[in-house]
Amino acid sequence: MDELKAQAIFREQLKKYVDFNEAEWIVFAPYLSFVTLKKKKNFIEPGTVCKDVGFIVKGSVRYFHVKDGEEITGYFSFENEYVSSYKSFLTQTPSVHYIQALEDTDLITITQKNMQAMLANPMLGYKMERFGRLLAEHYLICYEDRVSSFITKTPEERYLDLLSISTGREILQRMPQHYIAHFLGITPVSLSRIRRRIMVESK
Amino acid sequence: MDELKAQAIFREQLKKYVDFNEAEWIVFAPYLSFVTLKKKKNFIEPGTVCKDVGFIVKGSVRYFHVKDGEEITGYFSFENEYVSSYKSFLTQTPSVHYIQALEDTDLITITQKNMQAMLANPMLGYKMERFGRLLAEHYLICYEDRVSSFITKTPEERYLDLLSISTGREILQRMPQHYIAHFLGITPVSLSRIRRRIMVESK
DNA sequence: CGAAAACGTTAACAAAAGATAAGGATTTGT
DNA sequence: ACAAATCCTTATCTTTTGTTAACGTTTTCG
Repeated sequence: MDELKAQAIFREQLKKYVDFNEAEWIVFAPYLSFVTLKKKKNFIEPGTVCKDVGFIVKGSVRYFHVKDGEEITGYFSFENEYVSSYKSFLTQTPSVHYIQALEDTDLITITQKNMQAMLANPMLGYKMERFGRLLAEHYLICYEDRVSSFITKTPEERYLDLLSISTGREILQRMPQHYIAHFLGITPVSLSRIRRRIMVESK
Repeated sequence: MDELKAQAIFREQLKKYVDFNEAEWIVFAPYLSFVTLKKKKNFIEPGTVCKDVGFIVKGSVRYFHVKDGEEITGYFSFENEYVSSYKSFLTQTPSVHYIQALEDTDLITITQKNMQAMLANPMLGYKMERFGRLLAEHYLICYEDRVSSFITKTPEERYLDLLSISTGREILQRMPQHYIAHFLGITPVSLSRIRRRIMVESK
């Protein structure tokens, strides 16, 4: 994957949020960086400030904490999604988790500094405000559903939900089961038991 | 509380996000509504589309689902905070929960229709994009922490966290304990046990 | 003011989840 | 290709939570 092709893919996906005309794109593009992350390399580590928001052109990443020496995976992002330790990026305070490439991953990234520069740029400011708004709103909606599921559902129900939605099936297919367990808020052993329970009940 | 005073309070708080000059405020203000909710009245009910985002001038609200006939409280908002079934408001799809006034509550509200009109208004569009961005980012950060706590912490740890932060103590002081239990993702009985455990251990 | 409803605690039991360890299958890396 | 590491399942035991019900207290509301 070369940088120009990555930019073209990003530009196409960006249209969901804002559509730049040629003149705007020429101003916009130099603010972008092209980054390649080898498998198992970190996009961000705890204690450091997240300087970039990334768009995944190819590959995938996982978010995880380390607690009592154990890695606890909380989230995943795939192709055509954005990736950042968003709180850290927005507030420029240290991240509390890792983000790690699950496979060789190509990203288009925007630094916080460039983001601020574009917001202050008369030619781009308006559309960048809109981009930032729609991006935050998109993740807000995901999180609202996620919090809601922790409040109102059992781990078993959360697992069944995952089976029933398309993005859930993508996660189930592409991720090892112990990542999914932590994503659901339980241990791998417990998820294995839940799966057995479901198998037996529906046999 | 009269409408003008409410608007003045809202305007002051709004400065955290955007600062309107006099000319802009004169255009902006007519898009606002002033709403009074009597205690126990609903701001939104499941199955209906949330048409407004509100700013709480006075009072407080709780968010809750009904599951198996039981009310499960997932969130609270207080003075100088915003309130909306945000996913429903943004996507104009039916809400899945109630939002109910915990006491007589005064709100400044903006309808989705007026929001769109302001975003399209050349005089207000830019600042409204910014307002929407910063508001969404603010809630995104809250949600990120909340999801993270469900993934990495036990109910007991979440309760101790609540004791240690100022907004948590406000919740603990103002809310009945069974609301807090559901907010933490557990039953009221279980929270009572956790509290006893903590009392005994720290005696 | 007084009856009814709502609240918090506790108890007893059932169900589920956590912790630890073992074993077999699969994958990884050199 | 082979040794090491990772992964999933299963078993056992402990801890925690859920469920239901009872009881005394406090709050609400007509």
